[in-house]
Amino acid sequence: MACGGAAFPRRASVPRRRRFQFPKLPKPRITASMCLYQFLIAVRSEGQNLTNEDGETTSHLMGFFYRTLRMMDNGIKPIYVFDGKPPQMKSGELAKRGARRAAAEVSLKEAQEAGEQENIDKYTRRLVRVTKEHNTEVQQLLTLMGIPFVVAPAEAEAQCAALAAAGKVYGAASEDMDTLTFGTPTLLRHMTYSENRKKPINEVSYEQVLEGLEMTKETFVDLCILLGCDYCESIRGIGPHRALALLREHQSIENILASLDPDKFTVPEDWPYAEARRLF
DNA sequence: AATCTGCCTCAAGACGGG
DNA sequence: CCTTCTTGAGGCAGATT
DNA sequence: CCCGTCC
Repeated sequence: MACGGAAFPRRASVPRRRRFQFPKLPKPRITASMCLYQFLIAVRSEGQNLTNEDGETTSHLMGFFYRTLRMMDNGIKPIYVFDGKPPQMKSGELAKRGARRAAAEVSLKEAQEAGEQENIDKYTRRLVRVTKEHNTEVQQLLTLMGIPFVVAPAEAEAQCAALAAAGKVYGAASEDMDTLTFGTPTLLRHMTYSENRKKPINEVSYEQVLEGLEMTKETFVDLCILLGCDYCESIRGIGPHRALALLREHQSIENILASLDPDKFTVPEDWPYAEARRLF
Protein backbone atom coordinates (compact mmCIF):
# COMPACT_ATOMS: atom_id res chain seq x y z
CA MET A 1 0.00 0.00 0.00
CA ALA A 2 0.94 3.55 -0.30
CA CYS A 3 2.02 4.41 3.22
CA GLY A 4 5.43 3.86 1.80
CA GLY A 5 8.87 3.99 3.27
CA ALA A 6 9.46 7.26 1.54
CA ALA A 7 7.41 8.93 4.20
CA PHE A 8 9.73 7.91 6.94
CA PRO A 9 13.10 9.51 7.40
CA ARG A 10 15.89 7.06 7.81
CA ARG A 11 16.38 7.92 11.45
CA ALA A 12 12.93 6.60 12.20
CA SER A 13 13.96 3.02 11.67
CA VAL A 14 16.61 0.87 13.24
CA PRO A 15 18.32 -1.43 10.80
CA ARG A 16 20.02 -4.42 12.28
CA ARG A 17 22.41 -6.63 10.45
CA ARG A 18 22.65 -10.12 11.81
CA ARG A 19 24.86 -13.03 11.18
CA PHE A 20 21.88 -15.23 10.46
CA GLN A 21 19.17 -14.29 8.10
CA PHE A 22 16.65 -14.14 10.92
CA PRO A 23 17.04 -12.45 14.27
CA LYS A 24 16.89 -14.42 17.47
CA LEU A 25 13.49 -13.33 18.53
CA PRO A 26 10.79 -15.23 20.28
CA LYS A 27 7.45 -14.93 18.57
CA PRO A 28 6.85 -12.65 15.69
CA ARG A 29 3.56 -12.78 13.87
CA ILE A 30 3.66 -13.13 10.18
CA THR A 31 0.96 -12.30 7.73
CA ALA A 32 0.37 -15.32 5.60
CA SER A 33 -1.40 -14.11 2.49
CA MET A 34 1.59 -12.41 0.96
CA CYS A 35 3.69 -15.50 1.59
CA LEU A 36 1.17 -17.54 -0.32
CA TYR A 37 1.43 -15.26 -3.31
CA GLN A 38 5.18 -15.27 -3.24
CA PHE A 39 5.47 -19.00 -3.05
CA LEU A 40 2.98 -19.64 -5.78
CA ILE A 41 4.72 -17.17 -8.02
CA ALA A 42 8.30 -18.05 -7.25
CA VAL A 43 8.43 -21.75 -6.49
CA ARG A 44 8.55 -23.04 -9.99
CA SER A 45 10.49 -25.26 -12.26
CA GLU A 46 10.45 -24.66 -15.98
CA GLY A 47 7.58 -22.29 -15.61
CA GLN A 48 5.38 -24.75 -13.72
CA ASN A 49 4.45 -24.96 -10.08
CA LEU A 50 5.71 -27.98 -8.23
CA THR A 51 3.03 -30.65 -7.94
CA ASN A 52 2.39 -34.02 -6.42
CA GLU A 53 1.81 -37.11 -8.53
CA ASP A 54 -1.82 -36.15 -9.04
CA GLY A 55 -0.87 -32.81 -10.50
CA GLU A 56 -1.93 -30.78 -7.49
CA THR A 57 0.18 -27.74 -6.73
CA THR A 58 2.56 -28.05 -3.80
CA SER A 59 4.67 -24.92 -4.22
CA HIS A 60 2.98 -23.10 -1.38
CA LEU A 61 3.41 -26.06 0.97
CA MET A 62 7.10 -26.37 0.14
CA GLY A 63 7.56 -22.69 0.72
CA PHE A 64 5.82 -22.60 4.07
CA PHE A 65 7.48 -25.79 5.21
CA TYR A 66 11.06 -24.75 4.54
CA ARG A 67 10.68 -21.15 5.57
CA THR A 68 9.12 -22.17 8.86
CA LEU A 69 11.85 -24.72 9.53
CA ARG A 70 14.41 -22.08 8.85
CA MET A 71 12.85 -19.75 11.37
CA MET A 72 12.69 -22.49 13.97
CA ASP A 73 16.36 -23.24 13.35
CA ASN A 74 17.07 -19.64 14.20
CA GLY A 75 15.13 -19.74 17.42
CA ILE A 76 12.01 -18.04 16.13
CA LYS A 77 8.56 -19.32 16.89
CA PRO A 78 6.29 -17.83 14.30
CA ILE A 79 2.56 -17.38 14.56
CA TYR A 80 0.96 -16.95 11.18
CA VAL A 81 -2.00 -14.68 10.67
CA PHE A 82 -4.39 -15.32 7.81
CA ASP A 83 -6.68 -12.71 6.38
CA GLY A 84 -10.32 -13.12 7.18
CA LYS A 85 -12.74 -11.66 4.71
CA PRO A 86 -11.16 -9.64 1.94
CA PRO A 87 -11.06 -5.90 2.52
CA GLN A 88 -13.69 -3.88 0.73
CA MET A 89 -11.90 -2.15 -2.05
CA LYS A 90 -12.52 1.02 -3.88
CA SER A 91 -14.34 0.33 -7.12
CA GLY A 92 -11.74 2.27 -9.06
CA GLU A 93 -9.01 0.03 -7.73
CA LEU A 94 -10.96 -3.06 -8.59
CA ALA A 95 -11.46 -1.86 -12.13
CA LYS A 96 -7.76 -1.14 -12.48
CA ARG A 97 -6.89 -4.58 -11.29
CA GLY A 98 -9.31 -6.18 -13.66
CA ALA A 99 -7.79 -4.22 -16.50
CA ARG A 100 -4.28 -5.24 -15.52
CA ARG A 101 -5.31 -8.85 -15.34
CA ALA A 102 -7.00 -8.69 -18.72
CA ALA A 103 -3.89 -7.11 -20.21
CA ALA A 104 -1.74 -9.86 -18.78
CA GLU A 105 -4.08 -12.47 -20.24
CA VAL A 106 -3.78 -10.92 -23.68
CA SER A 107 0.00 -10.72 -23.37
CA LEU A 108 0.12 -14.33 -22.27
CA LYS A 109 -1.85 -15.43 -25.27
CA GLU A 110 0.40 -13.49 -27.60
CA ALA A 111 3.47 -15.00 -26.01
CA GLN A 112 2.01 -18.46 -26.34
CA GLU A 113 1.24 -17.95 -30.00
CA ALA A 114 4.71 -16.59 -30.63
CA GLY A 115 6.25 -19.36 -28.57
CA GLU A 116 8.21 -16.95 -26.38
CA GLN A 117 8.87 -19.05 -23.32
CA GLU A 118 10.32 -16.20 -21.29
CA ASN A 119 7.22 -14.07 -21.73
CA ILE A 120 4.93 -17.01 -21.17
CA ASP A 121 6.54 -17.47 -17.75
CA LYS A 122 6.36 -13.80 -17.00
CA TYR A 123 2.67 -13.40 -17.69
CA THR A 124 1.75 -16.69 -16.09
CA ARG A 125 3.27 -15.40 -12.87
CA ARG A 126 1.34 -12.21 -13.18
CA LEU A 127 -1.91 -14.15 -13.32
CA VAL A 128 -1.34 -16.21 -10.19
CA ARG A 129 -4.36 -16.28 -7.95
CA VAL A 130 -4.53 -17.54 -4.40
CA THR A 131 -7.55 -19.69 -3.65
CA LYS A 132 -9.33 -20.72 -0.54
CA GLU A 133 -7.91 -24.22 -0.99
CA HIS A 134 -4.36 -22.88 -0.89
CA ASN A 135 -5.16 -21.23 2.42
CA THR A 136 -6.76 -24.34 3.84
CA GLU A 137 -3.89 -26.56 2.76
CA VAL A 138 -1.30 -24.30 4.34
CA GLN A 139 -3.31 -24.18 7.56
CA GLN A 140 -3.43 -27.95 7.60
CA LEU A 141 0.31 -28.13 7.10
CA LEU A 142 0.91 -25.72 9.96
CA THR A 143 -1.37 -27.77 12.19
CA LEU A 144 0.59 -30.91 11.40
CA MET A 145 3.83 -29.08 12.10
CA GLY A 146 2.53 -27.81 15.41
CA ILE A 147 2.84 -24.19 14.33
CA PRO A 148 0.11 -21.91 15.63
CA PHE A 149 -1.89 -19.69 13.34
CA VAL A 150 -4.79 -17.29 13.63
CA VAL A 151 -7.47 -16.34 11.16
CA ALA A 152 -8.08 -12.65 11.59
CA PRO A 153 -11.67 -11.42 11.73
CA ALA A 154 -10.87 -8.91 9.03
CA GLU A 155 -7.46 -7.60 8.15
CA ALA A 156 -4.44 -9.57 9.20
CA GLU A 157 -2.36 -6.45 9.78
CA ALA A 158 -4.78 -5.14 12.35
CA GLN A 159 -4.84 -8.48 14.13
CA CYS A 160 -1.05 -8.63 14.18
CA ALA A 161 -0.83 -5.18 15.62
CA ALA A 162 -3.41 -5.95 18.28
CA LEU A 163 -1.57 -8.99 19.56
CA ALA A 164 1.77 -7.30 19.43
CA ALA A 165 0.34 -4.40 21.37
CA ALA A 166 -1.08 -6.83 23.93
CA GLY A 167 2.40 -8.22 24.44
CA LYS A 168 1.47 -11.70 23.23
CA VAL A 169 4.17 -11.64 20.59
CA TYR A 170 7.45 -9.88 20.04
CA GLY A 171 6.41 -8.02 16.94
CA ALA A 172 4.67 -8.09 13.61
CA ALA A 173 6.55 -9.17 10.52
CA SER A 174 5.18 -7.43 7.48
CA GLU A 175 6.21 -5.18 4.64
CA ASP A 176 3.05 -3.20 5.07
CA MET A 177 3.47 0.10 6.84
CA ASP A 178 -0.19 -0.02 7.77
CA THR A 179 0.81 -2.46 10.45
CA LEU A 180 2.55 0.39 12.17
CA THR A 181 -0.44 2.63 11.73
CA PHE A 182 -2.50 -0.02 13.47
CA GLY A 183 -0.22 0.48 16.44
CA THR A 184 2.28 -2.37 16.42
CA PRO A 185 5.01 -1.49 18.91
CA THR A 186 7.52 -3.34 16.76
CA LEU A 187 7.45 -3.91 13.03
CA LEU A 188 9.88 -6.33 11.42
CA ARG A 189 10.55 -5.71 7.77
CA HIS A 190 12.40 -7.90 5.31
CA MET A 191 11.80 -10.82 7.61
CA THR A 192 11.05 -13.11 4.72
CA TYR A 193 13.69 -11.90 2.35
CA SER A 194 15.77 -14.71 1.10
CA GLU A 195 19.43 -14.76 1.91
CA ASN A 196 20.58 -13.88 -1.58
CA ARG A 197 18.70 -10.61 -1.50
CA LYS A 198 21.17 -9.37 1.08
CA LYS A 199 18.79 -7.17 2.94
CA PRO A 200 19.18 -6.81 6.67
CA ILE A 201 16.16 -7.31 8.87
CA ASN A 202 14.67 -3.98 9.64
CA GLU A 203 13.25 -3.51 13.08
CA VAL A 204 11.01 -0.49 13.29
CA SER A 205 9.85 0.84 16.61
CA TYR A 206 6.53 2.63 16.63
CA GLU A 207 7.67 4.81 19.47
CA GLN A 208 10.85 5.81 17.68
CA VAL A 209 8.96 6.57 14.51
CA LEU A 210 6.65 8.92 16.39
CA GLU A 211 9.62 10.43 18.15
CA GLY A 212 11.60 10.81 14.94
CA LEU A 213 8.69 12.44 13.16
CA GLU A 214 7.72 14.41 16.26
CA MET A 215 4.19 13.21 15.90
CA THR A 216 1.44 11.81 18.05
CA LYS A 217 -0.45 8.67 17.23
CA GLU A 218 -3.29 10.79 15.95
CA THR A 219 -1.20 12.88 13.58
CA PHE A 220 0.60 9.76 12.41
CA VAL A 221 -2.70 8.16 11.44
CA ASP A 222 -3.66 11.31 9.59
CA LEU A 223 -0.32 11.21 7.82
CA CYS A 224 -0.93 7.70 6.59
CA ILE A 225 -4.38 8.66 5.34
CA LEU A 226 -2.95 11.60 3.43
CA LEU A 227 -0.40 9.32 1.85
CA GLY A 228 -3.13 7.05 0.61
CA CYS A 229 -4.18 4.03 2.60
CA ASP A 230 -6.36 1.13 1.54
CA TYR A 231 -9.52 2.77 2.78
CA CYS A 232 -9.71 6.05 0.95
CA GLU A 233 -8.22 8.20 -1.75
CA SER A 234 -5.48 10.68 -1.19
CA ILE A 235 -5.40 14.30 -2.31
CA ARG A 236 -3.83 14.75 -5.68
CA GLY A 237 -0.72 16.86 -5.43
CA ILE A 238 0.04 15.98 -1.85
CA GLY A 239 2.74 13.42 -1.40
CA PRO A 240 5.02 12.50 1.49
CA HIS A 241 6.78 15.84 1.90
CA ARG A 242 3.82 18.10 1.68
CA ALA A 243 1.73 15.81 3.86
CA LEU A 244 4.37 15.89 6.54
CA ALA A 245 4.83 19.65 6.30
CA LEU A 246 1.10 20.31 6.38
CA LEU A 247 0.57 18.11 9.40
CA ARG A 248 3.48 19.73 11.20
CA GLU A 249 1.80 23.05 10.65
CA HIS A 250 -1.85 22.20 11.16
CA GLN A 251 -1.88 19.07 13.33
CA SER A 252 -4.93 17.45 11.75
CA ILE A 253 -6.66 16.79 8.46
CA GLU A 254 -9.54 19.03 9.49
CA ASN A 255 -7.24 21.99 10.00
CA ILE A 256 -5.42 21.29 6.79
CA LEU A 257 -8.65 21.17 4.81
CA ALA A 258 -9.74 24.45 6.33
CA SER A 259 -6.60 26.23 5.17
CA LEU A 260 -5.97 24.43 1.92
CA ASP A 261 -6.12 26.55 -1.21
CA PRO A 262 -9.00 25.04 -3.21
CA ASP A 263 -7.54 26.45 -6.42
CA LYS A 264 -4.44 24.38 -6.04
CA PHE A 265 -5.66 21.17 -4.52
CA THR A 266 -8.83 19.27 -5.18
CA VAL A 267 -10.11 17.31 -2.23
CA PRO A 268 -12.13 14.24 -3.27
CA GLU A 269 -15.83 14.69 -2.89
CA ASP A 270 -17.28 13.14 0.27
CA TRP A 271 -13.78 12.23 1.26
CA PRO A 272 -14.18 9.53 3.92
CA TYR A 273 -11.04 10.32 5.87
CA ALA A 274 -12.88 10.15 9.16
CA GLU A 275 -14.07 6.60 8.46
CA ALA A 276 -10.56 5.60 7.50
CA ARG A 277 -9.27 7.14 10.69
CA ARG A 278 -11.70 5.11 12.75
CA LEU A 279 -10.38 1.89 11.23
CA PHE A 280 -6.90 2.49 12.58
C1' DA B 1 18.00 24.43 -10.20
C1' DA B 2 16.08 21.46 -7.12
C1' DT B 3 12.48 19.26 -5.49
C1' DC B 4 8.27 16.69 -5.71
C1' DT B 5 4.55 13.74 -7.55
C1' DG B 6 2.71 10.31 -10.27
C1' DC B 7 3.04 6.73 -13.51
C1' DC B 8 5.35 2.98 -15.50
C1' DT B 9 7.45 -1.60 -15.20
C1' DC B 10 9.22 -5.49 -13.02
C1' DA B 11 9.75 -9.24 -9.99
C1' DA B 12 8.59 -12.09 -6.20
C1' DG B 13 11.60 -19.33 -2.51
C1' DA B 14 14.79 -22.56 -0.63
C1' DC B 15 18.20 -26.19 -0.76
C1' DG B 16 22.64 -28.25 -1.53
C1' DG B 17 26.37 -30.00 -4.43
C1' DG B 18 30.23 -28.54 -6.93
C1' DC C 1 -24.03 -15.87 -8.94
C1' DC C 2 -19.04 -16.49 -8.01
C1' DT C 3 -13.42 -16.70 -9.42
C1' DT C 4 -12.16 -13.89 -2.89
C1' DC C 5 -7.43 -11.01 -2.33
C1' DT C 6 -1.09 -8.32 -4.06
C1' DT C 7 2.62 -5.06 -3.62
C1' DG C 8 7.17 -2.76 -3.09
C1' DA C 9 10.99 -0.82 -5.36
C1' DG C 10 13.18 1.74 -8.75
C1' DG C 11 13.38 4.68 -12.80
C1' DC C 12 11.71 8.45 -15.30
C1' DA C 13 9.03 12.51 -17.12
C1' DG C 14 6.85 16.48 -16.22
C1' DA C 15 4.90 19.72 -13.00
C1' DT C 16 5.85 22.80 -9.29
C1' DT C 17 8.38 25.85 -6.13
C1' DC D 1 29.07 -18.08 -5.26
C1' DC D 2 26.41 -20.40 -9.06
C1' DC D 3 23.03 -23.10 -10.75
C1' DG D 4 20.21 -27.22 -11.18
C1' DT D 5 16.55 -29.14 -8.62
C1' DC D 6 12.65 -29.45 -5.42
C1' DC D 7 7.23 -32.04 -6.87
